[in-house]
This record gives sequence, structure tokens and C-alpha cells, in this order.
Amino acid sequence: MALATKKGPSAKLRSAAFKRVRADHSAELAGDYVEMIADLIDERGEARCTDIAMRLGVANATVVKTLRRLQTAELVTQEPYRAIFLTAEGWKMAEDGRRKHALVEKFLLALGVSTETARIDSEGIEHHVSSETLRAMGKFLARHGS
Amino acid sequence: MALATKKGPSAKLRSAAFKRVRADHSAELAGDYVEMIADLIDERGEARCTDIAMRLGVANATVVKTLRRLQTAELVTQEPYRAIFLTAEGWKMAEDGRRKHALVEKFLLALGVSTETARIDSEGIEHHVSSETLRAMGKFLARHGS
DNA sequence: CATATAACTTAGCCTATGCTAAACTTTGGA
DNA sequence: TCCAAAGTTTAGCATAGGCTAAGTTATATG
Repeated sequence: MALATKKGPSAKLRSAAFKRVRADHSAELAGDYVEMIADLIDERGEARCTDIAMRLGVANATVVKTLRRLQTAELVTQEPYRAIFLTAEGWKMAEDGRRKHALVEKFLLALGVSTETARIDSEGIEHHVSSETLRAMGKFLARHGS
Repeated sequence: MALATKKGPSAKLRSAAFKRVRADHSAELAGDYVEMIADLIDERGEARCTDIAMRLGVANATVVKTLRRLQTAELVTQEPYRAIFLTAEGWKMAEDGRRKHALVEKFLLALGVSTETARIDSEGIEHHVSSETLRAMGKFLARHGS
């Protein structure tokens, strides 16, 4: 290779960021599901496949398949043809997600974006925000409005 | 259904956010690739599979397969066993990504997070930030630091 | 109490994104 | 000039996460 043989010392450091993003993505779906199941249980007393499918905007069969994975991961429990429940770990993950989600959304609002954009962007952003950034957002909220 | 028959008026609105997130994810990988190819071309004169694989932290074969998709999408061009080039559209996407990425990273720094965290988090966040939020970040930067 | 409808499940398909192992080109040196 | 090392590609596999269509179970109501 004639030109630019230098690999740069930071190849491994660079790749770490992308690895984190990929890892976040695998965890993301599980987080969205348990958060939504928790919301449904709180709002309406029970969580059903159909409601999840509707809110997520996917087909019913997709929800069923994903729920099987979540059962394997011990985040939810379910009997055939019955409502869906969260395990203790599932509730913990849901609570964490809610806290994070709420903070990011409030932060975006405080930054000056519209309600609608805050709602949509926070959904995408929440899973990629480290605890350090989350703390920084919290501090910002403490200084500036609500 | 005895309890809670009400579907809520916002099911479709809710699902829109998740649909956006899913759409973002499909576009994300393409964005990361073209941005990295652009960086490699600028830094070292050419972009090769091996360098992309190393920086991304994935196997070589994965890069090859993804590049085929990017060729189909007319974002890159490539002859067998040769370096990789961006099409005009590829360059445009790379530039957009860089601008967005740089802005998000600077914003996180201004918010008070460490260099390292800003680098890592911005990688995950950049693909989920709407133009409205981006503008809000820009305004914040104009007011506060750098 | 029988049955239609709504909800759930299964089966089978697809694409995206990863991997390893093996085969093939290029190319720099001996 | 020719060969070995480095880089590239192919082949084959796995998992995640989508879909539709067809079958099964629960239940609300006539």
C-alpha cells in the first residue's frame, strides 16, 4: 500500500462507539416492549398483544414472536391466550426506561422544541444516552425551567 | 373485554414515533458507512474494506455484504478488488451526516459531558435527531459556549 | 347455550446484519 | 520472475425483526 500506511492509534477506540450503538439497538426493542406493557397495565389493568401491536405499529404476529424472546430473557410471563405480565426484572427495566424517557423528553422541551417533536425524538434518543449525558441533562433542567 | 374497552384516540399517533425509530435504524447503517468512507478518503486518499471493518468493529465479510447493498442504493461504486468510491448522492449523505454529527457532538460538549462521552453518545444520537431538535441545539450553541 | 367475532397462535416467508472458513487477487520483495 | 502475505470475495450459517395467511381459543350476545 503506497499511500497512508498509518492505521491510526484509535481504531479500537473508534470501533467501541459503533459497538455500543449496536448493543443499544438489541436492548432497545426489549426496553420499548416492557415500557409499553407497564404503561398498558397501569392504564387499563392488563396488557394484550393487540394493544401492543397497535401502539407499536407492527403486526400482531410480530408481537407474539418478540414476546417469546422476552419470555426467554425472563422479562415477561404469559400463559397462552392470556394477558401479559412483567417479571420483577421486567418492571425494573420498565421503570428505568420511563425515568430516562421522561427526562429526555422534558429536556428537549426545555431546549425549546415542540411537544410533538419532543415526544418523537425522545423515543429514538433515549436508548443512546449514557448516564453521564443523562446527568448533564438533569443539571440543565435544574438550572433552566421545569 | 370487561375492563377498559377504550382504545384511546392516539394509537396511530403513538405508533408514528416507533415507525420513525424503525425507519431511522434502516437508514443509520448506510449513513455510518458513507460517513466513514468519506473520512477515509479525506484522511488517507482511499477507502478499503479492511479499514472500514476495523473502525466499525465488524468482520470483513460483513462490510463486503453491506457495500453490495449500498451499491444497489447507488451510494457507492466499486470494482472488484479495488478501493471504494462515493457517488454524488453518497457524498451528499456523508456531508449531511458529518454536519449533524459535529453539531450533536459540540452540543453535548457544551452541555458539559466529557470528550469521550460526547464522541460515543453523539454516534448513537445523531440518527434520531429531527431537524427541529437540531436547530434547537444550534441555538443553544449560539447562546452558550463554542 | 350456540355461535360469531375478536384475540391469539402457528407456519412460512423475507431482508438486514452479524459471523467463520475457504477461495481468490494483488502486490511487494527476495 | 515468482511467491508469500495482505486484502478481497464467496459460501454458508445464525439471529432479529418484519410480514401475510390460516388455524385455534375465548367470550359476548342473541
